[in-house]
Amino acid sequence: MTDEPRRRPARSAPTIYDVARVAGVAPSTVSRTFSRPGRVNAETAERVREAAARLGYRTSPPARALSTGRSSMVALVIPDVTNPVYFDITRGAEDAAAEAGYTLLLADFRESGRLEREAIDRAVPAVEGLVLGGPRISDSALRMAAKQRPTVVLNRAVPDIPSVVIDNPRGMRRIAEHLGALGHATLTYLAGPEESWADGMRWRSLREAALELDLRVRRLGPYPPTLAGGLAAADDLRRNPTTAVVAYNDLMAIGLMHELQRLGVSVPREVSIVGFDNIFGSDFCTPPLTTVAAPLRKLGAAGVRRLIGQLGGGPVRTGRPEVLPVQLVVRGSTAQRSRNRSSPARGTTSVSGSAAHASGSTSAGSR
Amino acid sequence: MTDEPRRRPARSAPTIYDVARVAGVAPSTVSRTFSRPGRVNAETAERVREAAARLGYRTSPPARALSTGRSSMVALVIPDVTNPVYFDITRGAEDAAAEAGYTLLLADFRESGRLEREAIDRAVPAVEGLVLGGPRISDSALRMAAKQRPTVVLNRAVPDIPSVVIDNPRGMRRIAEHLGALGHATLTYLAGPEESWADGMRWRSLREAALELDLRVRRLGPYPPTLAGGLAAADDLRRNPTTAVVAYNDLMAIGLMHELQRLGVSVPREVSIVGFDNIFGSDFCTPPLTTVAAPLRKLGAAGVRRLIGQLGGGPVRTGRPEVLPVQLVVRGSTAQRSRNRSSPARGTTSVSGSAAHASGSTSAGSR
DNA sequence: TTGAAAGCGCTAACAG
DNA sequence: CTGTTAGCGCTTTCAA
Repeated sequence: MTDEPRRRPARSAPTIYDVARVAGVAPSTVSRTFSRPGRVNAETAERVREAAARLGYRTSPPARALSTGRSSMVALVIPDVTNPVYFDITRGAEDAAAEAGYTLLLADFRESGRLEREAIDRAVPAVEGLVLGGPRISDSALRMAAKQRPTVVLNRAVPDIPSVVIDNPRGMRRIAEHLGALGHATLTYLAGPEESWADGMRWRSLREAALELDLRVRRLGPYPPTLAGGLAAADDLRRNPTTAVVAYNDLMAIGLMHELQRLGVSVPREVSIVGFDNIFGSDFCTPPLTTVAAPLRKLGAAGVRRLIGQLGGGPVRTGRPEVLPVQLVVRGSTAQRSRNRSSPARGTTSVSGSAAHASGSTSAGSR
Repeated sequence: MTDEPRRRPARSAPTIYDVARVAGVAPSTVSRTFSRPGRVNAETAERVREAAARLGYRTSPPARALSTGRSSMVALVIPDVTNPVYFDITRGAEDAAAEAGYTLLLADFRESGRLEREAIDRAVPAVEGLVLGGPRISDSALRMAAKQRPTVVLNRAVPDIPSVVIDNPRGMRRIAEHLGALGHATLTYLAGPEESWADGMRWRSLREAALELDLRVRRLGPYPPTLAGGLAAADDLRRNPTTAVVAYNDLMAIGLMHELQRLGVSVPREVSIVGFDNIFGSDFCTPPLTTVAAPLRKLGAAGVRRLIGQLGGGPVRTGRPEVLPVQLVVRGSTAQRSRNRSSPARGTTSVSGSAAHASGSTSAGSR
């Protein structure tokens, strides 16, 4: 009949002291048994372990953290959990963290710099280090964070802070080569958000590659890096037609592709479209999207591994960023440039492309 | 020239004591200022806050957790971060947690029951409560977990454990009505994994709805709940043709749709296909998928809110699960049943459907 | 190899 | 309203 508001869970979990009592040893011995086995007699350890098992003892992370200063947690701070680009990054980070015995704290800041700063602030005291995947805040704000806790940045090169990026230049180079080989002489780049480091990088890389390959490039945008962004670009594009479009990312590419088709423009017959990232869905949109496969999972994993390496006293390689290789995936959204470049004869059903589907089907169901 | 291995971060963070000294008050006053403002003189509080700000004081979560038993963290345990169904659930959970001042611990168990149990075990001591989204473990294993920490289950009704589910029966009912209205007399259900509570629920609901509506139903499977699963189902389906297929989820529906089309079967002309969940991508596959929109974001949020409510001493409503409403989204993958039911005349270009596209375009770019 | 004792930073009771 | 005093559960010296 006790109806007092129980503040702590009814029967609080067994502690090191309970185990010690049952095993007939000192608490410190129990502690040692778990934190540094080898420093304790084998038989004693066995007794302790038994007692612990019988009582269902679990070491308390906060207590350990308080006493050692190590919480065994790292935070992953990303712009948007629902953005497919970050799915795989999250997964990779999770994998790497679990593998190293760390727990992952997830913070999502909804593309807002203010929220990002808040998220970092809240995470900092709770974790040993941070992985910032796609930060939207300034370099100096980043450095502030990095001063508080070991930090690794993804998708962006920041001087003085360890970072991991994908090989944007090579990706763009491959795209330019591919499009060039298909006979496209002018490439239109659909720009993503201006605060995005990757956008600047991709645009510059494309321009350079085009220069070397003797192609012309043009830039439209910026647009939001979403389906809607691509959709919005369709209009601008119709006013300034091209035969080849390189979008900042897959989301935009897919949005554009669908809007163009809705407007009666055939892809890839009239316009070839290339994306970037190889996100979920890029293989089953119609036509399947030619894109650059970024090793997103590896990116997340590399970030966390690097961070945990530092925590363990490893080197803090703050020089040039670690670069992960990319790969061009040719699917159905790109094709040989057609003769009649602008204002193409709509309704003409000269379906040339079997190639359009040949490669697309292979990846279907790969997930 | 000190090269001793620094164990703690060089200059350890300021504590409550530092603030107390600077502000000229007792440590407990500092504590009170932050944990229960109002119980402290306004001016004193101001002095404390100033001192804290000047020193850059941050309260230490582990210390607080140790002393209060409350870590302000909840865990979200899901089968697969890279499964689109869980993106939105995760986002919703994140939102709700942040809103309540809680931090979200993310654990992903890669569809493995063993890993799920491990993930739970690791999370339990660190958090105040658990949200299990789509558990694969047995009811009894679930109850074990729930005994250790307040637990809320998503996507599954478990007796004695608070749970939140979506309205599967209504969803299936809507699908049956829709398909029935289009003239389909027999519906084929593509089953998902047998361990999935939702699969059983959906199949039963479809059967009941069909019964009431005087339609016939048939069940094929089980298949993996993935693109590949749907792809695999295509073969079986060709051996036993129907005009209408209801898949366990969108992923399977999309996989099936694409494989069917690759095999030369026209969707929706020859076969109508319906999915479930309304995941990212279901609006831009071809044709856009008719599906049941599950309020995934709300589901995640509801789970966390409910959990946090309990933590705060709220009621533990363990009776019947909280049910979230669903909505049928009609897009291009379903159409009027064509006259020539089986072995349809391929190559015939009697495109009937303008309806097939009318609704599909509206949702394009909605993300 | 083990035990005893002193904290980690914070909160919560109890006096004043 | 504020100061004092015990701990929370664990790790870590320091002796034994």
